[in-house]
Amino acid sequence: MTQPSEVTALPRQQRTRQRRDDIVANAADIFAREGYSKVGMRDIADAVGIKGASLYHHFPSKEDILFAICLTVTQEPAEENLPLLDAAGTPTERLSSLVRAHLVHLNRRRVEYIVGLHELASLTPEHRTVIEDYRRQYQRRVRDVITAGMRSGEFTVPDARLASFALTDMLNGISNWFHDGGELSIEDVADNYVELAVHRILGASHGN
Amino acid sequence: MTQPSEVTALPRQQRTRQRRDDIVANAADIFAREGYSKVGMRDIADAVGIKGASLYHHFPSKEDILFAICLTVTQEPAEENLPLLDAAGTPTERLSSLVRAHLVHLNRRRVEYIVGLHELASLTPEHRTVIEDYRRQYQRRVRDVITAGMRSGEFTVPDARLASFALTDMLNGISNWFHDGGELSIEDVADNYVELAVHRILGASHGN
DNA sequence: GTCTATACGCAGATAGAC
DNA sequence: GTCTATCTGCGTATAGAC
Repeated sequence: MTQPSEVTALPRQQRTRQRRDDIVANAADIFAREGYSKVGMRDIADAVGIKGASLYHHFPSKEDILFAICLTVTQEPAEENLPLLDAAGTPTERLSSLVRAHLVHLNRRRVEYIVGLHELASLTPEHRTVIEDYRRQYQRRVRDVITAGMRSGEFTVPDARLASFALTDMLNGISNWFHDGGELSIEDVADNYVELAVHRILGASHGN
Repeated sequence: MTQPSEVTALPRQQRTRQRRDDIVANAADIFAREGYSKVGMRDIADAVGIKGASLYHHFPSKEDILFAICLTVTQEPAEENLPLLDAAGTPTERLSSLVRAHLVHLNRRRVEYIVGLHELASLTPEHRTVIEDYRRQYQRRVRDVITAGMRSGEFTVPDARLASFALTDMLNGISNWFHDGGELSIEDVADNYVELAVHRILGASHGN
């Protein structure tokens, strides 16, 4: 009882998704270089290899493309990285995992981070709220694990809230100066930043 | 032999400067809230209390207003804060002074920092180069004082360049979440960040 | 799903009087 | 130095054929 309509339905959707992803990826690239407002729909279409009007089959507006980019740097880390904070291990171990995962993701989606961190003002108020909620959630969980580490005596820091801001600002700032292909790999930077952030700022001993 | 043309010349220039500063200050405010591209010349003019066309007596273009804003968050810190690194004292003392001065300036020009850190892409290539040169200069001097502290044995850090990025990203990130009138004053945050950045990240003992 | 052709509103900028 | 009036082009978005 195979149903032809079903077996072909999935591949067809996947093809559409790929074109969608292709648009988002190309748009992120150009937005990061030129800035959202300077880039026209025709520029994005050119990069993808279609005409401007065809974009509207995939996205209702230019702003929705930007929204999709912003989601990949807020929703994705929230869903993929935050579970690491619920895993087994000490706060030191769990936060170190999060830092590493965050930097791997940031490197994989580097241009998206640049856009997502700089073009928030171009979102509609509704979309901006969604993005800011994801960011607040992430920030909150980082702060919570720092607080947990303070209670367990692993971390010694004057103010958990300030420390959580210092940490996330350090991490996200990397998108502005790191480039693949330099002396250091992203894993090198991650090693360094785990040392600076978790051990030095928070005061975790290397035994934890 | 008083010369009327001269005694009135300076006040007249000052009045013009004040109107100029007024435009820049109002523009920074609106740009920070709404985003550079969404704000029209008429919006800026409304806030100042003049008509749109009158702005062009003071600035040749909207982009030049943005450039002026970006200069206040790059040129001003470079000229006002960097001399602190040439003063007497240990690297620990000099870098601590810089951090405090930086945060006081960031608080005084908070909306300008938000704009200057997010709207770089809207500058002409020529203007962007100027701004980026100031930022590179600042970054370089921070890195140099860290290197000096490593040589003197005060600082123990794996990589001076990475540490300098971590430091400046931490500091500038504050503009995104700090608001005057909260629990902590900017001086409280400065105390906290000197501890986190200079003493913990860089490893300076409190005796230095 | 992509195309050609086009609508159309808005925002930056100018002209020239006062 | 500020005004009124206006231009002009650009860029998002739509209509409708293929």
